Amino acid sequence: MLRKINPDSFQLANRSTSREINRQIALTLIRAHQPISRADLAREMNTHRAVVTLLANELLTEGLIVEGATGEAKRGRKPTFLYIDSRERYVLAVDIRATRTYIQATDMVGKPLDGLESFSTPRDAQQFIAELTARLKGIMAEQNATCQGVGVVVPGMVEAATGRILHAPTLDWRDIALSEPLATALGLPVQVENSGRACALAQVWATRYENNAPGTLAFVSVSDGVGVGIVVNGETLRGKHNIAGEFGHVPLSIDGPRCACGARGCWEAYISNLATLSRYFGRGLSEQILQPAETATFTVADLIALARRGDGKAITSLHSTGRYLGLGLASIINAIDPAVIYLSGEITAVWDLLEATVKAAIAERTLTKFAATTEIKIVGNDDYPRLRGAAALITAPAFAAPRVA
Amino acid sequence: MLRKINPDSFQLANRSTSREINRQIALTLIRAHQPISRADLAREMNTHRAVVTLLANELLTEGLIVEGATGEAKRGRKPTFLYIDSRERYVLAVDIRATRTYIQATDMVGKPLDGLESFSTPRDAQQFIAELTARLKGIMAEQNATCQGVGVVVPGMVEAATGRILHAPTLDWRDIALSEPLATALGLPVQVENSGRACALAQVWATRYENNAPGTLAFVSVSDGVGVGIVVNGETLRGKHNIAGEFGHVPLSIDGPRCACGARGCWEAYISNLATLSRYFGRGLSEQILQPAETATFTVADLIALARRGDGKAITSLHSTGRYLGLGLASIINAIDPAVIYLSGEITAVWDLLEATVKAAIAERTLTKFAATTEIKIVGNDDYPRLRGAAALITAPAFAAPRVA
DNA sequence: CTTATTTGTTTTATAGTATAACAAAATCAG
DNA sequence: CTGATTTTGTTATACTATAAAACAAATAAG
Repeated sequence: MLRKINPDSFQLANRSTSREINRQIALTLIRAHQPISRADLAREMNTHRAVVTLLANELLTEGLIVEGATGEAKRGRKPTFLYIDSRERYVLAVDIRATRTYIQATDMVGKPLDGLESFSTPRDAQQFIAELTARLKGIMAEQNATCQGVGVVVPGMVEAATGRILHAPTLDWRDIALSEPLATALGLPVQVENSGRACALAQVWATRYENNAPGTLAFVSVSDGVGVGIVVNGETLRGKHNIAGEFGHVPLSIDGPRCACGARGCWEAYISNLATLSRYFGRGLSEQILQPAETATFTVADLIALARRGDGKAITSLHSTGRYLGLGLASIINAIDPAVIYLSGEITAVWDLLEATVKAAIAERTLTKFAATTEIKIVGNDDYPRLRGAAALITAPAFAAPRVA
Repeated sequence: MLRKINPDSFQLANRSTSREINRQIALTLIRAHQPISRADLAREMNTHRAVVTLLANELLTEGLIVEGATGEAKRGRKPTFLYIDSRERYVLAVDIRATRTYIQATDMVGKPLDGLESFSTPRDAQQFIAELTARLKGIMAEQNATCQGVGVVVPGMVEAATGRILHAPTLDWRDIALSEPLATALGLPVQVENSGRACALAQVWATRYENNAPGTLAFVSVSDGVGVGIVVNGETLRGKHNIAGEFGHVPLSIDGPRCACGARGCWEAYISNLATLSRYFGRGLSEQILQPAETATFTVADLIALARRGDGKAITSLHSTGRYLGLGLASIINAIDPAVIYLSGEITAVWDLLEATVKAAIAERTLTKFAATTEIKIVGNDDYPRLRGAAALITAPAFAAPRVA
């Protein structure tokens, strides 16, 4: 509402602008409601069937949608259903994580094809690019359809325009050109994005209609680090310097424990898996962080198993994390006030135990009782939000609203 | 870029949508560049003069713009300038503050008319509404033009849809119906908004072209409290529960000094005028906040005067505030990453002394060196950002982008 | 077999942009 | 002072879109 037109950068309407707008709306509705007939689509769009016929025919000749089975009707002519065309085109989604890298082929609405492929992430960036390229080529050889592009998701900061990795702390990569070498090696468009933003993207572009996300949301992923993606009015928040949404480094206490980023008392330093484990091992928050060796043998999953078996110390350390989690979520609510916060990470496996603690902490720091009721939805790891986000990087542009005014 | 169309709420293009879009773009450009000729406008819009003639004639008959003086040209026919029509219509801007309430009439681009009127804000809300109504009626009687509406700015939370004040802490008002009684008493449209958001609004809708604001910005106002307004893509961020942008209550330390909101260690509790004065009076951060009696006799302006005369204790307490100011600004940068942060409040009078401290603190907590260079612009109190924001509440809709797709 | 009903297409009217041609007004050159 | 030139602003025509109604096709009920 009430958006100012930027006088330095605007988009004039020409005589095909109306068509572009309505075409994208039609596509979006087909995507959301498929299978859907022209007549139903017209009702959904509050317009005449005649308009829909023209739009549908255009989309059909462009190959973006296909006609399928005929539906049932109590009386009269039976409708022919329209679908998003998912044959003969697919997308490659890549999720780079500190330990392993995952690859999956998906169709144009983000539905996974075949199985998930993964390999141990080489520390050396050039070696990594070589292996990734080889594996992607392998998958492309198996598929008998044309690949529309590769979406890559990275645990770090990414320069949107160039597709360069500016800094990925857990991999110790700095200023790595990723998009360009992949694109030239594969001859495909490649999009690179931060994993927090990609997860948020996965939620906005979620296909299932009942799961339809609101325009403004936050996605919080808690694991080795804390990744946050923000979506405002259906658009991911990127910011001037590609760092928007880094709530993981907003402090809980400026004198708190040292964080991997160099600052003190970041939210991440309180709720990352390492922080939770540190607490279990009895280390004070201000002390040195856990040794890597210890995490290799004992993980949050193990801690959760102990808590389930009634281990008091495990329960206490998880509740502690739950409280800090809530206090940080309150900051997101106060700052962005999203309609929904999606939460993922190993620790969500004990959400049944932590929910009350988290919500109490949120209530402690939010300004109104309404704000404290902000909906929190758990996203399981088996939903592969990062891979779905990676796929959306390639599939979404075809469905996105045209730039106008 | 890449905005998802909301399948539950979209706006189809009809056969006058293109015209609406281009009309608003033309209006925006006339507003930004006035006086401007049709030919120049066509060049600015990258279109033909013929199109501009039709658009301009429509805007002329609607009375939104007027033709004025003829300009100069080296050769050929002299251009006739177009202007936003500021005659015979004006807007009333109201700025409610804890101590006084300010009223100003402005033209349709936010330029102040006549002088500023003010009165001591009555504590009783009904008494306040009565006095405000009377004074607005008085101003309307003096003006020989038609008032387009009343924009009101409040130091507190406001429910956008109804124009109710949910909670204004400094006035101790809760759930006050403001928009509705004013509208019925005056027979005018009334818009009510939070003052932080209004200040942000004032910056986006600033008229002066050279001062043209970017699409994504933050406005931070430091005085009794800390008000923050966020604008994303030319649109103010409101959030699901009308609280978006409350960075004043994002913590610096969850164990820090108690804040007026009830929580501990909010940014506001470190940098509000009261906090700065508390530090000067030697009170620890964790102690009880300053007595109102003390602030009545000694203000931040007095503290600044002392600092200017070399008072070490005054300088130290200001620098302390500067450091905390910077640490909080870093949170805004990490969360939103705006192109510019506008900063206002009494303390900006010593920006020359504090800038280095503030920027060092920002650098301490931002993730990249680019982020640390986020531009900070000081907005003086004599720019009346709140009143300009209040006026924009009424004037902006006529210039805003049409809702589409 | 006819009628009613629903889907999908075609036709005509209307509203906009795109482009070129044109009219008006001012300068400049002789 | 008169005609060429240049620039502004208007008008006319072509094209492309939505709007709405009429029409064709397919199917079920009676």
